Amino acid sequence: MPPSPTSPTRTGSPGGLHAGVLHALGIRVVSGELAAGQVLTLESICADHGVSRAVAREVIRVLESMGLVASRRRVGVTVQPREGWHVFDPRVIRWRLEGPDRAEQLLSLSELRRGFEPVAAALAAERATPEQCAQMAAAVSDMVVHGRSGDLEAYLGADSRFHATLLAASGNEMLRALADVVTEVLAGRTHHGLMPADPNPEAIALHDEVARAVRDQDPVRSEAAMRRIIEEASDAMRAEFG
Amino acid sequence: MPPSPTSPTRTGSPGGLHAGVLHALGIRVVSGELAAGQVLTLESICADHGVSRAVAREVIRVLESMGLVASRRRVGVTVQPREGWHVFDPRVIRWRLEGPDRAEQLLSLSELRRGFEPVAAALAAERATPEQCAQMAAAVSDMVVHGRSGDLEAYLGADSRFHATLLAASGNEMLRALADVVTEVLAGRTHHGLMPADPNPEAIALHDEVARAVRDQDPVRSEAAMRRIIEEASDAMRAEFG
DNA sequence: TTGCGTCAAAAAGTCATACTTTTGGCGACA
DNA sequence: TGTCGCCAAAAGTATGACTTTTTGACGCAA
Repeated sequence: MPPSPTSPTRTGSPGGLHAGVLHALGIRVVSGELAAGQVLTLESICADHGVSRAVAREVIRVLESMGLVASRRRVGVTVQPREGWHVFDPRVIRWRLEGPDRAEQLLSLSELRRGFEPVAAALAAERATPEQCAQMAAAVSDMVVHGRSGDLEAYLGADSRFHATLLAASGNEMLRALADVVTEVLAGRTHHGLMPADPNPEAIALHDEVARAVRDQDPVRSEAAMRRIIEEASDAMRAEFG
Repeated sequence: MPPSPTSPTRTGSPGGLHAGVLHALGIRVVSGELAAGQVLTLESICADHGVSRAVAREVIRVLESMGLVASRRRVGVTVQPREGWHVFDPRVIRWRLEGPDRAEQLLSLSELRRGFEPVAAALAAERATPEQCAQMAAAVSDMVVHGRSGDLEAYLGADSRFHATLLAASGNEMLRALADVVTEVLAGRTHHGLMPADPNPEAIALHDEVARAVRDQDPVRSEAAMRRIIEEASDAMRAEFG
């Protein structure tokens, strides 16, 4: 055991010391608690978290690779302004969703979604495998069932599964990688009471339309239907936050 | 000086040992030279690159944070399959563009672009500042001039500036972060001889249309014009690679 | 007073080493 | 043949010594 851990940042963190310190510092940066321009030293990080310099260095290197901080000799570790952040890094996204700009982050993601989901729908219509078509049909079916029973969590699960499958079916690995993002947006919406207790039947019908258009290999129809899904969701979110 | 550097991976790398080893290993993973499932040990990395264990560990931690490798006790460092890669990480994108899936990466990025650039154009029409409008107009002007003179590099610069400004004008930080990606796609197209020696006047006219629509705060028009820009570029690229 | 050169200290970068912890594999025993 | 336990391999962590870069301060000169 380290001499005297002072047990400062024992955030549980069952992933080793590294993961714990990384999370703690990452949160502090993206939340703005550590403002841009502020400088830390490795020594202070060691002291604050009760870890050795080696661990602190590894953490800083990872944070640096996300654009959150920059390390310079004789100066220390400087917190970077937002413009330098790698805003597509899954961890940065998650940390921001945990922090105070949760709303802003969700808005950004929604706008983004408006761009890539229709494209994914069009591509999926050209490339989806029969299995993927079946999965999407099943997801729509689940949406209908859970929408009727009023089980919002289950509905959310089915919705997420639908979009994740569609993105994977696009055959574009970058689009597929955005599945987590969409899941977050959907979850954020549900857990903020934006979902009517009785999910909009029209939304479900549109999902069904997308699934059928993909099955029929009709890119134009699937893209149009997806666009309408997004518009509807976007309007709801803007009404809440914007 | 280290005892006997064996001068193995002296790739120049004027950013410290860390940067050099990171680049070398990153390239080897994304290029497929190190196949998924293959395991390395820290010791072997130290030996291969003539660095200490501390440096090797920091590199692995960063690679791990990109999803390229995973480190487990008693096993070593395992190269991860593509599905786990953080494909939006700027370095991963750059490394892939340097490697053998350059073509595939460019195709992925083009498809993505078809999604987000029209959205950015629409948002920009609602949010662009007068300065940004002016910058876009200037970029279009440069495109005309350099297109006429046949200076492809300068044309490329102006084109990139146009799109970067537009993305920034969208007011969405995630869209803005995609500017580098667009620049890469444009550069890839130019440096692969896809550009006609005399740039398509119609393309320039469309850029002008976007700039004017943004200035007039007309989202529908700017989005439509941008969509046509992408379609044209996309067709050219598909003809070359697809 | 200003401007430039030098110097010392601060902090990261690097290395070496010792120790701890986890875990996969192998061998012994039932 | 199957299971249990031990061992060793490899990462995780800690510590300390040394190197290198950079900056801020001091002093000297114009």
